[in-house]
This record gives sequence, structure tokens and C-alpha cells, in this order.
Amino acid sequence: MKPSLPKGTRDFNPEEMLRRNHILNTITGVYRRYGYQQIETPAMENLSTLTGKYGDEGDQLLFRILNSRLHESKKKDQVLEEFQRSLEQNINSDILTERALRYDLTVPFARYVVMHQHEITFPFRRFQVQPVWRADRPQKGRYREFYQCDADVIGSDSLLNEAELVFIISEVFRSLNIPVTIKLNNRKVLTGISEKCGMPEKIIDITVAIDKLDKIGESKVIEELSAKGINDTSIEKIKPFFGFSGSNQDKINFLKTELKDSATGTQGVTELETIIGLCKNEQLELDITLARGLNYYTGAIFEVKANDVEIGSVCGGGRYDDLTGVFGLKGLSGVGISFGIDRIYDVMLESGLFSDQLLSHSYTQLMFVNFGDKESQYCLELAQQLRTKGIAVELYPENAKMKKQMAYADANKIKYVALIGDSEMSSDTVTVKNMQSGEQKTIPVNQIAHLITQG
RNA sequence: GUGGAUGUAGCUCAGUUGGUUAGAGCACCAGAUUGUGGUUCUGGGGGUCGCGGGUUCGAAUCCCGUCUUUCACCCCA
Repeated sequence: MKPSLPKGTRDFNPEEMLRRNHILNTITGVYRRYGYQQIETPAMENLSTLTGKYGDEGDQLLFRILNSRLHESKKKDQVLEEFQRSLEQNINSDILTERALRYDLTVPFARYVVMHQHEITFPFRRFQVQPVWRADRPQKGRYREFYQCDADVIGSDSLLNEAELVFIISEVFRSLNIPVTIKLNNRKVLTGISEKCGMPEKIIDITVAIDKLDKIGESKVIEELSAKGINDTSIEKIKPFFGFSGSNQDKINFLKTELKDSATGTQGVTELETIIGLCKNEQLELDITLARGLNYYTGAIFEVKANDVEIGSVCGGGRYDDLTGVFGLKGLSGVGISFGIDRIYDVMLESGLFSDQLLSHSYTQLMFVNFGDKESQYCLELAQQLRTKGIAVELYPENAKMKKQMAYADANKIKYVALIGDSEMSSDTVTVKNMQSGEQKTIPVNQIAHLITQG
């Protein structure tokens, strides 16, 4: 049979893993320096945990897992009936599917917090690095399986958390040498806008439409707004927000006057002003049209774009005031961000930001050439001794031709090769070749470790 | 889910208006060199031309279907 992969999934070879881990280690290193602790959750969740949290669009994109052994079910009539219904409309029937693959890390985290609330000391800073799955149609920078690197702090309303998350974003992308713009907005401002035009119940439609402004332009957005049942007088009241440009401070002043009649809107503006004041970050840009589709955001929202590569957002997040509420724990506010390492990888590759040094040598520091049974047994013991000293060592497993063994060391970028044949064994020496310089010398066996660690 | 492009060796790609045994570079394997990799030289292996139908005396080439990858919409990391 012909081997193949499910659409939108990929293998990662050793070279790619070195680069992916470089990104990953950069992010988790920063997270740790800010006090975040790692957790993991299962790949699959109960479907009911996930549905209704991401909006209609998100629900459609969940990978559902068909229940096992349906052919042995005692309720086949019911199964058939539910299946037929599922062909007509998007329903969730436990008898067909009760589990789904996780869609993000935030909702499973909210579930985790509620289930473990008695062991957690709040405020709780956690980070999590795991794959998520979305039944989207793949395209550039969009995969059906991809990794998210989340950091969230839950149980604190303080805007210091937002500010620290901006520091984290800034530090990560500075470490990776990726020029970015950190876009910031606040859902309360969007609420204020929908209140101002007299249609607070249409906030979702309005925000989704506004979000598209930079993509499809003002006229198309207006078209979409009327299609969603927003009348012309309301649209006129939204319009001023479209075209406004200026510095962050200009935008804040503008919003302050425009939204002065909306308590929520004014609250949002104040929050934005506080966060921007705390961050003092030049990459931070207040973007009134930033909306983000995920339903659960209630306060600050972030989205990070790479300046030099067209690929969608490389990091996103925001504040959610009551995500744990649906699981029975009310009044717990959280805020978090998520890096998409697959996209960051694509950006770095396209911009040539991976240093050659990442791939210049392997973890293995020394390889023993295999000259036969007697010699390989001797080398096996020597290798064990070196490993206890923390040196990464390989012994070539076959008594193959020298040329083949050397070519292996070369292909794997192993810096040192040790040759121990009859003459070396009888004289307690080892011939060590530096594969980068080509230099070779014979030294006493007990000096190998020193040579390798000291160069 | 809607629309466009794409598919020839492990990789990057040639392949004329449809015409005989489908090519190149790189990679791989072997030898030159039985204790020495990278350079060089010589030789070699490897392709149901994505898959399935159709048109034709004849299809990698034309037509239909299907799948993959990819781009856009939608949404997002």
C-alpha cells in the first residue's frame, strides 16, 4: 500500500525538530522566567466541554470522534435516526459522538481549573504546549494539526497581567529576531460601539464585520453589516470608527469622546490606556478594528502579526471574564496568550532567520568506529564510561567499511571520531579525528574526555 | 463548505502539434582507495508519469471523475 498522511498533518524530520525545539525552548524559557508552571491535558475532551465556546464557526471546525463499536450497539434504531438527523443539521448526539479532539488549550484549561480548584493556589499562572486540531481547509500557515504554546493567568483582574503578557510577547519575538506588531484592542470598546449605534445585541455580527475591515475594505464591511440586519442609521454611527488613524494616544482620546455615553465602552478605553501606559512598548499598536472571533473574550484582546511575512497571526489572546463559569466556578477572570509555533517556524524559514549553527553539529560528540567484535566490546565499555561523564557517544553498530562509518559520522555532523584498533588497544591509546578540521592525533585513552570537552 | 491552480525518480524540474525503450541535476549505492568522511573520476539501482475511466492505431501529453498538495473566501495559531 501507498503510505500517506491525513490532510493538513505533517511529519517533522530531525532537522525540523531542532528548529522547532529552538522556538519552543525560547518561548518556554521566557514563560518560566515569568513564573508560569506547565500542565498538560488530554488530546480529547468530552464534546460537551468544547461545544458552544468558540462560536458557530468554531463548532463546525471541531474534529469529532465517532463512538466505537456502533455495530454492537443495542440502540441501532436510535443511532440510525440520530445519524440521519446529523445529515440534515449540525447536532451533537451522545449516541453518535461523545468526544472530540481539543480545538485550543484555553477551554481545556478552564475545565482543568474547575476540576482542580482545590489544589490550585490562585492566581494561577500556567503554560501548556500541546497540539490542537481544527477541521479547517489547509492553506498557507494553516494546518489541521498544529502546536499552541499558551500562557494564562487565572484568578486575577489586574491589568498588570496584560502588561506582562505584552512583555512576554515582545521578549519572545526579540529573541527570535522576528519584527512584529502587537495589536491590542478591548472587547468592551466594541461593546461600546454596538451600544452607541443602538444595537448591543448585534455585537458579535458587528465585531466580526469590523474585523474584516483591513481585508475587504469599508464598502464590503457595510454590505455585510446590512446583510446582518443592521440599519443605515446604525451603520452611520459605526462609520467614524472605521477610518480613524493616528497614534495610540490619538485613538484613546478619540474613543474617550465617542464612547463617553457608554459605561462599558469608557471602561474599555480606560483599560487600554492603562495597559499601553504600563507597557511603554513601541511595537504595541491600538487597533480599533481588531475583534477576534473567539466568543469567550470580554476584555483586552491581542493579535501579533509578523511585519515581513504575510501569514495571519503568529500569536493571539485576550481576557475572558467567566470561562470557568459554564463549568460551575463563577467569578474567576483569566487572561492569556497563545503562540503558534508552526507559523513562527514558517515566518523564520521564509525570512532566513534560522542560524546555521542550529544544525552545525549533532548532540553526539564522539563516535567510535567499529573494527570488529574484540574492538567493539572494548569501545562499548569505554563509551559507557564517557557517558557517565556527560559526553554523548555513539558506537557504530556494524563492522562496516571505514569509508561507510566515516561517511555516517560526516552525514550526522559528529565532531569527533575515535579509532581503536589493535595498535591502540595494546598501547592504551585512542586515535581521535576532528571531523571539522580533519586533524587527527593519538592520545592516551584517559585523555579522551578532556580532549572532547576542551576542544 | 465555495472557487482557482497543481501532481513526471527520494528532491528540484525538462519532456516539441498525441508517435517507438520517459530524461537531466542533486541525492542514493558500489568501485577507484581492505585504518579515514567532505573534493574528483568511473559504474549502478531507482518511475504503475497521483489514482480510475474515456477518446485514439497509439496518451505523461486530449476529455471526464477522484484524491493530494497549494492559493483565495470563511475563520484563525
